[in-house]
Amino acid sequence: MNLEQKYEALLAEAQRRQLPDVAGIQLCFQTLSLANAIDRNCAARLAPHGLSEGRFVLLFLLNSTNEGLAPNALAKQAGVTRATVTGLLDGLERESLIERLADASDRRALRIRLTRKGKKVAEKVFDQHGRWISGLFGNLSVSEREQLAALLDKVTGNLDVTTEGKSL
Amino acid sequence: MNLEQKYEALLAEAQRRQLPDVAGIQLCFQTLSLANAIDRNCAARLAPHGLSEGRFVLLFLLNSTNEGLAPNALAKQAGVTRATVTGLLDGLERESLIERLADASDRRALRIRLTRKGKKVAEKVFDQHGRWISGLFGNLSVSEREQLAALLDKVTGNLDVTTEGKSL
DNA sequence: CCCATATAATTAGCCGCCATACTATATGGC
DNA sequence: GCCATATAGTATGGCGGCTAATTATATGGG
Repeated sequence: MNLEQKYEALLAEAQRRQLPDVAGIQLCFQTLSLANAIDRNCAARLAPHGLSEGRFVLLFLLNSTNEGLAPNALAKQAGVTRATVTGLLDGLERESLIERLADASDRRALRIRLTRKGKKVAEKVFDQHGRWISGLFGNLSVSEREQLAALLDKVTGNLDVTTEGKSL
Repeated sequence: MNLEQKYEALLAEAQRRQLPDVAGIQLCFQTLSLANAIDRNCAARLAPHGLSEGRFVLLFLLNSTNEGLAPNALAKQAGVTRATVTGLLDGLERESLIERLADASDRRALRIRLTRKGKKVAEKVFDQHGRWISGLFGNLSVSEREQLAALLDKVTGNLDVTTEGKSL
């Protein structure tokens, strides 16, 4: 089953208290544990390249345009705040993976562009990463995938919409 | 489908590049998006009580013992480092939910105990939280749950064990 | 008995995320 | 043309996680 430590403890307590639907709780913890494990795994794979998941997303967003993007646009596409983008760009700039260029037509704005090194790293990591992620769910059959997708969707519907909206 | 912004972007790029098994990648992102949504939802529910998920776990661990626990033990059971526990305890102490007591037999050690307020909050939040979590997966039938659990397990097996070990 | 080593908690410093507040610049209405 | 308002990027400070270093105390071997 492989739950994280904290969830084992929470689950045991839920059982002790005879909460309704302990099985559902367990399933929730299983889902969260899997996602956390994937995230940790992902972070460990990116770290050797000087990347975090956040930095990686920016790098790849930049890699898919030729003329560069404004921090503004990066924030929107990455689903984080502009302030967070500033921090991530600081890191990427320190590693010489991106450069901040002044925007010719708007003196408030910047254009972020990959350096040659940045492009190289982006290509390399994107490929490697894609193969890794594919592998994660690669041993599921087509029907298993459909099942899983449908089940996850069904659960997603139960979430509180008010908080979900924040991610947009 | 409801993927997070960043995953939409990554997925589009994966398609553009015709990576193998885009469907698997999509499934991965769906899983991660669901987990993140649950986490955000959880955080939003705990925040009004002055709690984060980390603080909540400690609170509940403390609530299930009468004599209190050492930070040491809390770290092990919560699956985080002692340093992190120190920080979480600082927050809980600021909110007067716990108190740090000297250990009689070992002058290096502490015994962390819930205050009356802490006990009250713990009980209240634990109940509320349990019901919420149950609800999340509550609309799945028994066979759907079994399916989901089996599928998640199957995916978990694909993860890199070396990095997973960190959580223990 | 003393000293090396282990352990308990904390501190300091880094990262990534957030919200909020600030500065500089655009832009639209009058 | 000017001023209110909006927008771009950043600074600040908080949170929670980490590692590594520090300080205090136990403990075991010689």
